[in-house]
Amino acid sequence: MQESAFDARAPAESESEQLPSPELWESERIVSDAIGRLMVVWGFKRNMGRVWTLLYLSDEPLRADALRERLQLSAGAVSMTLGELARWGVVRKVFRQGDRHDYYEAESSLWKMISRVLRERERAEVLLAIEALEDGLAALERFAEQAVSAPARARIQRERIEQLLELARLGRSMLDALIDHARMDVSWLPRFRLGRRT
Amino acid sequence: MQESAFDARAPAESESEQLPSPELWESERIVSDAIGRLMVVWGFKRNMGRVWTLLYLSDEPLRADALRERLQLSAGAVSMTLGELARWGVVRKVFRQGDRHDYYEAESSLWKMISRVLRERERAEVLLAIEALEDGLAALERFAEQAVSAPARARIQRERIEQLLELARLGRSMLDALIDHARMDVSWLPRFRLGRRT
DNA sequence: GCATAGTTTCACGCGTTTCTGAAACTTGGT
DNA sequence: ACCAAGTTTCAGAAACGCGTGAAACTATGC
Repeated sequence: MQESAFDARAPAESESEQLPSPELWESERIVSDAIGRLMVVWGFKRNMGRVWTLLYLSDEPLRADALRERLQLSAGAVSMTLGELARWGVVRKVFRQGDRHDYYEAESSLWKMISRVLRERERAEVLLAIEALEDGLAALERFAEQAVSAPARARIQRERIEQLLELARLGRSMLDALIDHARMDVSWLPRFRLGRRT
Repeated sequence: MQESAFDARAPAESESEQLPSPELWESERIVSDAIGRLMVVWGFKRNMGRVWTLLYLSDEPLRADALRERLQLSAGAVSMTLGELARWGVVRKVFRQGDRHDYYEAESSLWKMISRVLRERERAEVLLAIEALEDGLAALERFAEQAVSAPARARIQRERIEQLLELARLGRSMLDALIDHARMDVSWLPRFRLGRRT
């Protein structure tokens, strides 16, 4: 379990004094770092979380430039990060007439974001796993029925792969349910629960 | 040492020929690779997934040795991996009388495993995030009320941080519900659903 | 058409993470 | 007590992912 990922940045700074630009509010620093951390746990890059957060917390679209200085990143990093965020549909480029800068704003519907990620990434993973498990099961049948090498082993193995399949399929259902509800309805929040056996 | 006997042939294809030990069934290879992949997505190491899977698919406890040769790993890697898996409580060392080897077996209740990971890792992350968000909110109040620098920015920011907090708290509830149900009841599987607004 | 400002792309380097190989350690047998 | 077989630990090597900096590209204004 790679615990790492931490790096809980203490307010105390060594001489490398990365003073985070006067325009970055304390609250923004705290929140963007927290979300950055969380993003890492979720398999994204830290800077994606930090950039998105600043945009989300801003009352107006920001220029790449502003992000660069507030987060102390290189222009390249900002550009690539924005690109990735845009590909995930969680950040949008907006134009302003009479201004040749590119501005960016965050998708402000959290549920839209989440359902998108679940749909495009988590779901794909689960589908892949299901497929692989089915393949494994097929390979087992093929192998077991001709060479009766180890019946107990084959039997247990079939059982267990089927368990895994069941779990994976449940995962798929859960994701589908979440995606579905997230899309149409944001107010089910406090009503979350699981079916209880009757 | 004791591999021979089996793979008498082996026309030797590419020299990088990672032949995966005759004792590793095709089905085992497929499934353990798939689970290994999934584990990576979940933030664990690939080999943890592969090792756990072999144990889970086995009808009897295995020795570190057997894992080493089936997965083509060094003894050190196997040992460390088993250690980590044991710390997560998903693999157990078992002893057999009159046999001085260490044997290992997988926790066979998938839900026990999952609820444990959710409880110890995911939940901790969410709690941390909630805490950070609350700190951010506090920092914002502190800052905003004395220096009335940018009222709109402060207002929006407060709103958005509160949104994030709401989401994080929902996440916590969902995790708690999952953990709770997973612990006491394995048969709610097909009954999963979300509350629908009435 | 050229100069200027802003943005994107990309090869490289750096810091991490993961694995290996070998040495140290344990345990049971003789 | 010593040996043999197995296991764990650890320093270093390889692999990997990420961000930088500079060059290429684009668009605007003169």
